[in-house]
Amino acid sequence: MVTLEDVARLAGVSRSTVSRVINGQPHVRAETKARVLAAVERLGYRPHPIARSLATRRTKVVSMLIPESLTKLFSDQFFAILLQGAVHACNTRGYQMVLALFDDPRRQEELYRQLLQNGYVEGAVVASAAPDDPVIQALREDGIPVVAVGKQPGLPYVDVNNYGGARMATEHLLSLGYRRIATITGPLSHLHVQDRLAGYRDALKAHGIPYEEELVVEGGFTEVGAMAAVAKLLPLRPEAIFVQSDTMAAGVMRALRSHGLRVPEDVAVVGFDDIPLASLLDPPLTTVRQPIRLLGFMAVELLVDLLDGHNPGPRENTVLPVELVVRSSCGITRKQFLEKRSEKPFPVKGET
Amino acid sequence: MVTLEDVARLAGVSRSTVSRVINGQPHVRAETKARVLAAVERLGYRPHPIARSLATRRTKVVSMLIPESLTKLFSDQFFAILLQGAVHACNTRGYQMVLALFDDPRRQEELYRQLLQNGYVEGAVVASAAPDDPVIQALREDGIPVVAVGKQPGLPYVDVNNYGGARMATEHLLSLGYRRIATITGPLSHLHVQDRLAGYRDALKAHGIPYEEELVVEGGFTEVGAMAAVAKLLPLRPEAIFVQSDTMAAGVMRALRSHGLRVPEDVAVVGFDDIPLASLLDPPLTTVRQPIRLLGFMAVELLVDLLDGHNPGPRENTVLPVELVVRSSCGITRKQFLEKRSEKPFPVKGET
DNA sequence: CCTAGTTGTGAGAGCGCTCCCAAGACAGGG
DNA sequence: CCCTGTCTTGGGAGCGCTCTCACAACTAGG
Repeated sequence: MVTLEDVARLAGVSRSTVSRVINGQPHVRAETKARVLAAVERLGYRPHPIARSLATRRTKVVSMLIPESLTKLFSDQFFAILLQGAVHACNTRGYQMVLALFDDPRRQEELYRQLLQNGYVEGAVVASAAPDDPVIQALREDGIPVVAVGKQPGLPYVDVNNYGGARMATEHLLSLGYRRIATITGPLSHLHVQDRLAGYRDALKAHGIPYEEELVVEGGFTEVGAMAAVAKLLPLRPEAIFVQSDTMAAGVMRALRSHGLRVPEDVAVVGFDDIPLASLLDPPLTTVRQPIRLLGFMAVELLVDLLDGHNPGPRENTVLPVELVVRSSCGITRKQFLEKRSEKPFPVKGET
Repeated sequence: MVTLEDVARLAGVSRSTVSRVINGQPHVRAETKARVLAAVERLGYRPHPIARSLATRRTKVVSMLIPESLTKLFSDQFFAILLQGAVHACNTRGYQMVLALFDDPRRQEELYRQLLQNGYVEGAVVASAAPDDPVIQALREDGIPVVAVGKQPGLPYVDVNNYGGARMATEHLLSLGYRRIATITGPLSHLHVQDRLAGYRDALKAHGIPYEEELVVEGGFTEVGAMAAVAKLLPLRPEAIFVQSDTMAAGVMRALRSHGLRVPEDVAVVGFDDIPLASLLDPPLTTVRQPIRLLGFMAVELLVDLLDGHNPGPRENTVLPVELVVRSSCGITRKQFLEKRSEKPFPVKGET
């Protein structure tokens, strides 16, 4: 291994001077700098990050935390895309991303300590978890630099307009003439689930349709959970279902099919997320598109800004816009939809 | 921050002794050990990994490398599940996993150096790449400890029985009476793609069916690529298609549908992978199940064994078995299949 | 021409840990 | 009783880097 010392010797200067050159600090004569750079080049010197970290107490390593409650959802394309965005941000900022899955509930505490207390990891992005998730609690208490994906009280976060998206989806169904609209939600402990539910409810209210509790069923964000939810819902004869994730929507469509019902002829379906799966379903799924990759990207950007000491002071939490993508699972073609919309544009309303 | 020094002072011993206790080394009197442990407990001491790394030249950090050519496939559930297995292995072995996506072809070299040369990363798992991928080349040259997922000449690897799986899938279609069987492959530069193609070809040969090159089309492992492949294939009137990945199979089914063809009545389809998506398709996809999670797990296990110096000597490359999962996209129910199989069991043949 | 300020460079003390080596204490064999 | 060996402990030199401080050299103002 070639060290600073070696470079210094070859260039005929001190270690300090080489260090200054490497780190782009001022107060080095141009000629000296050139000599050092030549030596660096010649020896193929690369700074040793560990040694540097020990001295500076910085590692340039952040982590993406997937709480235990989400770990079984990890094969949802949502996470892959989120991760892609997050890693991309790391790449552009010169950081490394360690992926932490709390896969074993019993070792949760241990893994947490190992990772975050005294670890390589300087800060973390935590994927949308319930506010009472043990990991969230620990993060809040420890005061470790962290950015949450999805609204999280007491933590800086990046979120999408869940309320607006859900409202848009529901309004769309309403505008198509559906009245008896059910919804399948994620776990209600998650704030974004509540926001989406509120959007659904307010859309109904705005159209003078009473909110019926039996039409709201929890699907746990899984395909299987959604199928069970459909079974509960079917006796109530819903005309349409707003489903809080595309993965669940896939389950819904499968369940409807197995009950001999057609989509959208018998029941219309709208999802949320717009993961690649959505357009692969039969029929292609109408859904609320959220900018998942951007979500991951911005979360890391925010975190890195925090760590690098840029943009100090109280920062605004970011809420990204969503967009309704009309396909055919709701009984209307995209073309028809666009024509209709040009008549009466739907305003995207923000929240928070 | 509480250091070894602090603990030593409180326990009334030297730094060395505390270090011995912490690392479970012998030659410490039981009574001394107890005193040290008490001090550790009292102060809440946790060793500083960076400092330790600097001294030992070990970091306990490995990386999962996704070559640039695969990065657009990253939202394929395959990778999420692979990653899950890999991280799980890291968790059990006390390692951290950094996720490296080479998302920018121009910065590939730079990211590689940053990560692997002089980085925190001790070794890497590289996801199934073509042998001539620049990352694979660099890895081979640098002699960095690495385990490949998928056969990789010159590198230790973990693979599945691609040949056997493809052969099984094709034989299954043959046994159902299909004669004109097309196949949609991944990029032929990948060895596992070639293995699967060989399995397909040999199955045909074993049944005395001539191999027709026009029936083999490359689909690039993407949904869109597969749809294009179907368009090419359709004029040739295939009765069945063996598709080299489930994601592509989803594209195939979508394309067939848009051409007004039914699955399996008009064209039978068999996939490969058995990702969760497979059972969500309509009709549910018959496919070759590979133990994806185990693949990721074993790759990390192997790598960590290498790093920790266990099991030295020339180690065998691992080839995991696959299994045919019969659903309904091939025109036969699982029940029918099982009945049929009990008459004439199909032998799973391995390779390599 | 003296002083104050600025620029350029080197010395050296860490950062927190490991690990080699020396040395003291004690045991057992001759 | 001495010598060799084993167990137990402490001292201290690193690991490769950063960063403060001191100091020399040079500039410019009065």
